[in-house]
Amino acid sequence: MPNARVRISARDQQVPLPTAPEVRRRPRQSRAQHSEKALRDAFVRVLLERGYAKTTIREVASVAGVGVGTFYEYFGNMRSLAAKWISDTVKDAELKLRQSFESHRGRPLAEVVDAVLDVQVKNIAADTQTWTLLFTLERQVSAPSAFRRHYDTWVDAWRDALACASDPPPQDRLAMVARMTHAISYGWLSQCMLTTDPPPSEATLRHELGLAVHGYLTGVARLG
Amino acid sequence: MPNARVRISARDQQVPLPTAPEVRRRPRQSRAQHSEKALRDAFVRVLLERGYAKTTIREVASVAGVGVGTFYEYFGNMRSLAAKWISDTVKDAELKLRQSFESHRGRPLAEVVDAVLDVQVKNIAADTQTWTLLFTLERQVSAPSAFRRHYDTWVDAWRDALACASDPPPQDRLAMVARMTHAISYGWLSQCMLTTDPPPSEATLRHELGLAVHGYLTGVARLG
Amino acid sequence: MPNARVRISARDQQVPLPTAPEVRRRPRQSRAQHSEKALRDAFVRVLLERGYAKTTIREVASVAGVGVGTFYEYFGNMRSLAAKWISDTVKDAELKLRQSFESHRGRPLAEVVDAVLDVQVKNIAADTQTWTLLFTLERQVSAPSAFRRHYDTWVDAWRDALACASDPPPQDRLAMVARMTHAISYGWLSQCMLTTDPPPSEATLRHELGLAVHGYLTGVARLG
Amino acid sequence: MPNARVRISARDQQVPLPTAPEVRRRPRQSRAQHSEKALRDAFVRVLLERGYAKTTIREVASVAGVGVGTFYEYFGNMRSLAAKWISDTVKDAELKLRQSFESHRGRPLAEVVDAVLDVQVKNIAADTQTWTLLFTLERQVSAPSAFRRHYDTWVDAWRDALACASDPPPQDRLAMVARMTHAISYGWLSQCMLTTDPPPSEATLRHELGLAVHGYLTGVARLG
DNA sequence: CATGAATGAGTATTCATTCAT
DNA sequence: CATGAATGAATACTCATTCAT
Repeated sequence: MPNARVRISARDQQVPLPTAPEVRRRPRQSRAQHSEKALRDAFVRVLLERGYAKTTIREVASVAGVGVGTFYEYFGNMRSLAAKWISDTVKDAELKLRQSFESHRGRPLAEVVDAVLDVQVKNIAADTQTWTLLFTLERQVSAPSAFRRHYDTWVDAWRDALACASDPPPQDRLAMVARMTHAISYGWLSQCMLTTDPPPSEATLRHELGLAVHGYLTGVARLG
Repeated sequence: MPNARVRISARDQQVPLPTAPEVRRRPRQSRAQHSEKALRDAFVRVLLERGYAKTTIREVASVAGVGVGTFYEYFGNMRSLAAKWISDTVKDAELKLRQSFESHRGRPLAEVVDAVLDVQVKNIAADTQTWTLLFTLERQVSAPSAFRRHYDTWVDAWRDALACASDPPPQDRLAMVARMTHAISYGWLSQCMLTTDPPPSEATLRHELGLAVHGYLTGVARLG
Repeated sequence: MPNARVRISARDQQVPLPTAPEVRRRPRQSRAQHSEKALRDAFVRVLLERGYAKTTIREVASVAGVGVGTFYEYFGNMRSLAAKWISDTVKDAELKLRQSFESHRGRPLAEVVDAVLDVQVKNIAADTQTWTLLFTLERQVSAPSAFRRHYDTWVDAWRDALACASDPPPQDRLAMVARMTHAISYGWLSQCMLTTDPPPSEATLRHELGLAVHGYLTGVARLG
Repeated sequence: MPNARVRISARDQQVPLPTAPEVRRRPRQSRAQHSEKALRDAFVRVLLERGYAKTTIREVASVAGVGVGTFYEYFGNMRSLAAKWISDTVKDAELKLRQSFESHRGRPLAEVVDAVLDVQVKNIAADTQTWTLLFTLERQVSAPSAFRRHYDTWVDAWRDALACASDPPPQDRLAMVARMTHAISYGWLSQCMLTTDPPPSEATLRHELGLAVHGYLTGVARLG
């Protein structure tokens, strides 16, 4: 069925282009940033509706209300845009994670972990759609190396969190323990997003995750 | 050389057909099965080299040593082939998982769990590439519903495993506990495949996973 | 009309951009119109050489001197282009037919009919190749309903012609008489185009057609 | 270029005329004839449902209940089958036409003509679907020369009919008059089949056609 | 800086035709 | 003789990318 393209094309429905004379030739900076933001938002919207495989530059530009040429001004191709979006979102999340344990430095491990888990669960539960999208996209567009880099960033954050407790895991086990801790929380949250609809309540997610992470750390403490 | 079609061989290396004199109808069947199998194998090989997005029917057929028309004879399109491959592989793994705890029916939970984990780790560790591929593919080609269906199949297997122990988790917690148990083992193994190169040794994978799952189950037993 | 890409009209109706519209729009438009016209002409040329069944989009685009993508920009597929060409040509012919009897309103039937036949024969005789092509194409590409629509348009024109005479056929016979009148002229002209090479002279075509149509109308007048 | 297959594609070549059908390669007769008949019937059935453009050998064979290979045993390609069907049907009709005026030899022109028109209208009205199909097919598959040949056959038959009357048209006008006579009857009947649904009653078809043909012949007699 | 018409390489898909059984 | 699995040439169609305006 050729040409059956629905073509969302919010372009026509969207805010009229700056036809007013006074706004005409003043793209100083605000216009440029506006286009970039518009493209980014359009990307997420189209991604949600079509999935990455069917997301075309034409449609993203159209939904953003700019020409395809403008897309190329800001992003050389779809992967760049996708990578940028992922990177920004992940960086933001990692920052929150790091902030979460700063104020618990030197406190017992259990307390530090709870602080981190609280933030993690809240952050994802606050916008499950976006995170589902991100988890999926990551594997599709990221080169394996890029995925690994992001993953390691998260593992590092966990390691720093665990290390700042008054009773951290043994130094020689730290890297592996941090990796498993992240594997559990990331695995649990992402898989719940992808396989349950609606997802468990934030409380359930948090409770079960607490049991798993604390249980694991207890095991490590007792059995190495 | 433009049209230097590789076409090596699959055809030339073809094993002489075992034409048992008494079976008249066989030749066609075995030829058919040969093409189908060749396509399947070629698919996995190309997938490994190019990734799903760059896997073309032309190349799969070429590597399989058959014409493109033959591809369409057996699979209407790439998604069908991918879906079939995933489905078959997953079914096989689930079968192994189920067999693993049959012989431990009525034994303590820890023993049952260890049996399952042994098989799981061994199965995946035996062919990490294939499983990495499969994990990635699943999200790209499966409709979300199909992914969920497969996932639930695994969760169900875990539930049956946990339930057959002499000291199973409380009945009302069983579903959630099975889900988390699977999340931990699946998350740990798949993420290790995707983010570490080379992956941890089978022993390390197994040890750490044991700590996590047993730790979680202990937590469930003590705190609900 | 399947796959009629709406974009064409959308483009033409588009609101002028904020910058000096009269200078901005022109070049693009004329380029656009040039491509569309070139494709149309190329289509007819290829049709003449190859016949519809062997007319490929690639060749039409190539003959037009544009890329295949450009073809799809203006016509979603070959049928659209064919339908558009037929429709335009037929509309033009019908217009000529209608104009031909306007100036004979209220005159005797024979005079009105002669005026119409003069125009019909001249129009077709002026470009026999094109009309041969069109008659053939119509059956191949038009859905039966579209063919019928065009046909009825012509019958309607004839009915209006007959009705404007001072001595028209009886009202209750008008529709049928118009249909036969058209059947005779269309049948005669199209069949002569298709089965004689070279076709009869314009004078012969006209004379014989006059005998047939007038003879029929006389019969109607005398015998009903 | 290795794969430069010539692909002369019999389909593209002229339609080979049916050659001496009585001696096929000695097929037990009954079985062979059965397959051939089945294919022919299947062809018409599929043609009716799909139209010629979408009629595939696979489907015709499948509907006929034979293998595709068998199709090639009897007809080398679709055009041959189509040509054979057309040719046979037309020959049969022409035979009926010729028989119709044999018994009116030496009678007045009007009587001879009525006899011919009676048979023509009855023959077509008896199976409108088939004739609609045939009219359409003829232009699509026949090379122009083949169409002309069939057409001339009909014109010849009309000429013989007109000539056997006691008051035939003048000798030097005979060819042209026969041509127009056929153009009127063929045009009227075929166009009614194609553009009206349901078609006019047999009586109406016959009455109107009589007016037209007799009117024309009267005109010829009076005005040349 | 922004635009979008034009481009054509690349892909999926169809289907007439062959030939081993 | 009949069969239908295998074939691959041929074609429609998509969409990232460029560049004249």
